Amino acid sequence: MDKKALTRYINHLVTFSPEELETINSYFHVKTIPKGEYLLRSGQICRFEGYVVEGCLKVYTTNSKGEEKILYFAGKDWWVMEIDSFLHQTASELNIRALKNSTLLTISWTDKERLYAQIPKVERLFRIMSQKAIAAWQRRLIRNHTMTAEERYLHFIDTYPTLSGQLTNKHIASYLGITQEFVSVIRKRRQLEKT
Amino acid sequence: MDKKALTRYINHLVTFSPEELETINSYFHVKTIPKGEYLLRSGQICRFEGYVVEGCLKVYTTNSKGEEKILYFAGKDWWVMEIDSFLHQTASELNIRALKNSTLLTISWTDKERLYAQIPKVERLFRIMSQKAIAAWQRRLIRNHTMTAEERYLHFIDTYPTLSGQLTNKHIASYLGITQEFVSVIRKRRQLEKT
DNA sequence: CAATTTTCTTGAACTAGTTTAAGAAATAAG
DNA sequence: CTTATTTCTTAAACTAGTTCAAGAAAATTG
Repeated sequence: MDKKALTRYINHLVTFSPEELETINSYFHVKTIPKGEYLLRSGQICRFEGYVVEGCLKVYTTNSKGEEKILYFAGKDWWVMEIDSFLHQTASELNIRALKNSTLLTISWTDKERLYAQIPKVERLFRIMSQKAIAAWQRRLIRNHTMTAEERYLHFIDTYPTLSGQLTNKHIASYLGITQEFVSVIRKRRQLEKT
Repeated sequence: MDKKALTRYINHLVTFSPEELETINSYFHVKTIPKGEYLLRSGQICRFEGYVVEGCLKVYTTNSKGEEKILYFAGKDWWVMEIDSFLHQTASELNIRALKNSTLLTISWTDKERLYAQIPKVERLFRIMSQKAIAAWQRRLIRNHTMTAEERYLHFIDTYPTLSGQLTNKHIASYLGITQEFVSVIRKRRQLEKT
């Protein structure tokens, strides 16, 4: 298992020396997780942060009726964790589960603190990553407040064609905050418009 | 104008020496902004990041019909900026406007880069702040997908009693992604339930 | 404090999206 | 390949929240 994708990802945001990259890589461990298995269950403490090399996972809440609401999908080159639980090392509110056989590069909370201490520039890396993430979450919230369900559906499949091709409509519906049935209606509507 | 609140805020997250705090403070400049005035208009580049000492501002989008959708309020001890525009120094999609006479401590983009270079531990500070912010945006998104308008309204006024007391129902409605009229219905409903 | 503007409330008509149900299609499992 | 399970589609009934309109209350302005 090579860590080229991770190295490329990191070096794209902050420039590190080959030695530094080597050190960073050494803290990450390969973890494979078969389709359907949990990476984290609500109630557990999220002790790792993971970079997705291959596969796809869902991060979601479950309500009292057992219905899932998907917060986000982590496909290739995404980071996955329960950030609140990881940051404070407290019980997770969310579940993380593999939608396909997946390969991650994970770093534990303690190792990450060590890495920050050893190479302070890693703070910069994660500061930049986090600020980009904030901007993305804000844009998503704005889309939820300004676009109809149909517009959000089209935006999603247009923006993430590869990812959305691997997902069921049920998953996409859950992510968009609408019902599976309504996704069917939208798809039907689109199909008729094309004629 | 003293910078005690900012110092307290910063030192609560990451410990700095008095000299470091002095240096950090020296990069921030006082800016007062009267009620109703813009701090930033969409299309402009967000060249500063601000810490709210006193007052309240709204960060919002405007659609083609001139309707506002409020992304967030920045009250006392909040940070305010258009993060995407600030980060990449590109045109802002959002507007920022004072809801009351406000006092900010602002730092320019260039000074912030200087500060990161001069005191690398500041990267850690903003890394931690940003990660907490991600968790907060995620929780807000989950609330939007799992709670009714009434539940979100009650959650908001319970969670931010001081802030919400300073806002009009119209503002709260815009923030929650519902109509002003429906807020009235919710309030009426609550009032009847109390009897 | 009088005039003007904005916000708040109320109600009736409406609609985007949900719920329920049931059959068809696709996937997964033995 | 057959059976079981999950997903997808369709349609009808429903509802949470919107839209429109108009008057009352509150806040702002001169």
